[in-house]
Amino acid sequence: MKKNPAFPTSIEEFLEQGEQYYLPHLSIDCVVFGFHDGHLKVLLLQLSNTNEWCLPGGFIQHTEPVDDAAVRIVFQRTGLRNIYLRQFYAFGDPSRQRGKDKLQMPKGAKPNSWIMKRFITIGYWALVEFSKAVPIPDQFSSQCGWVNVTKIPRLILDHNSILDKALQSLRISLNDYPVGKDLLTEKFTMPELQRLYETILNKKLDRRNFQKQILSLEILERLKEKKQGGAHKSPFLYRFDGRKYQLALKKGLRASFA
Amino acid sequence: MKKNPAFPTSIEEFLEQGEQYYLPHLSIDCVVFGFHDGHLKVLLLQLSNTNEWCLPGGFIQHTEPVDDAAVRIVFQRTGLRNIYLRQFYAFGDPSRQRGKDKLQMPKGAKPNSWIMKRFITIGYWALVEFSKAVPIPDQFSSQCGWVNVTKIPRLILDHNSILDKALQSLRISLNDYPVGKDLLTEKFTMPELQRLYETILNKKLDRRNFQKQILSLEILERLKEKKQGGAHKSPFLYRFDGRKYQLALKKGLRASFA
DNA sequence: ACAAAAGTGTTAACCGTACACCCATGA
DNA sequence: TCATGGGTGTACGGTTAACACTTTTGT
Repeated sequence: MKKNPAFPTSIEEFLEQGEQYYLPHLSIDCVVFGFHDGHLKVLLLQLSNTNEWCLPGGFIQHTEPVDDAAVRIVFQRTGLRNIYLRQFYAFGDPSRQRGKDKLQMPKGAKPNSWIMKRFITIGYWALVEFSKAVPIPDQFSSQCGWVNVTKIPRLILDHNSILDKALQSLRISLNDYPVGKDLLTEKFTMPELQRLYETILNKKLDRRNFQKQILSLEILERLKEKKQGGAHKSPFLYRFDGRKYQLALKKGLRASFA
Repeated sequence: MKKNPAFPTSIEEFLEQGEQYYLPHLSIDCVVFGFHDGHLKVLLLQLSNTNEWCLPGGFIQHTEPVDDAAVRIVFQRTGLRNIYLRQFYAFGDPSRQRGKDKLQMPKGAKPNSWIMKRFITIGYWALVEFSKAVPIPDQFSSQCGWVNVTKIPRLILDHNSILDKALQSLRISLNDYPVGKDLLTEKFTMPELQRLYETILNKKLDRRNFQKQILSLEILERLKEKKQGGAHKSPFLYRFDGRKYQLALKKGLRASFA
């Protein structure tokens, strides 16, 4: 066995020697959600060799906790740390294999290379603040960017179903996790928060009832300032109250969006 | 590489050559729930060499869907097929490794044998009809039997937390899956069903409200017969109405137990 | 006859939903 | 001044939670 640095130093070494660094047959795929301009978006990569789209993903180092691997992967694609991540499902069909999807790795990954084998992938979704994220392609991709969840193209392998399942999981999570803190800027208006929930749930909500539901969680702080500049009446700005927020999370909150 | 039959033919071959048959670093652990005598129980194994307790588990064959592997594992430990199974979480801490828990495989598994490596395990819970299950130890265990969930001993590795998380997941699932069909005998009384829910939720429920909630799902059929023999007033027998049951599951039912 | 368990119905509290009015702002 | 969006409050209806009485059965 050859010398074993912490990370592969080239694509070639990665393809040839990946098993030295990573657990074989195992990957992580991340559905990174962002919210911008009234739309829910996810981070997608476009592969350099085939122009196909896929979810950002990666592998698990031999002594690395799986959760840490997910954190690392999101960091590598967005430059962001301290991200809210949730594991939602492990996908284990034997057809999850690059060869079966007519996918080839670039520049001659050997057909029996570790990366062409069957992979079981653990799905995580992540919430990031759109404006702070800097999408960075990985070594196999020509671009990394935000795509509106309503306009997802065909993705490789079973990545479309992974994305679907992530979205389902996110919807359910609205009831025990107030996603606004992670997806919006520090200060935001009630209509903005509502729009966020509406795009996640893909349905219209009543303005007044929404406000009551959210405020009843008692995790928001209304600021004196109002949002200036928009047409029409200026909405108040809100911010999550750090202390109350942590307390509520610890106690476990329960909303009922559906 | 040697000849590759479908399964290892001995414990020795299993320990030495397991990677020929199974995906390395990956396992499945199953929390098999049963209900008997008014108590919620889980299937546990006692290891022959150390007398420690653990959850029934197993490995994934190279071309086997993960879900199928879980089905196979439950079948091997209970003799039952067509079991309701749900994947609930993947546990991926690097300390999940037999060496780190002072665990040795019997009869000289080599320290660097595949089975001593780090494992990521995918957790499933299963619901089985207690009276039909025939607990069968695996090749490493001296016994396989039912243990009351309130009396779980210390288990190997992180199996205690796996069990906890399975129970949490089961509780949440009460709201979209009527577990009674799988856990009770074909005919059962309303008090029995209530007791089942109470032990899962670990709280008392109101008799009358419980009955209303359950009946409002419209998946039960009340039989003319009553349960004879008990002291006190004879309760009616119920049975799940196969057609209505399937329909309700397809439409997606929604209760609110908590 | 009595205790214990089971069947059934009623009421009050709460919550989700629907809805109306007023106000601020830029065009 | 008008259209649009935002802030606020109320009333209805359905669901959940609390609760009481009667019936059956074995002792």
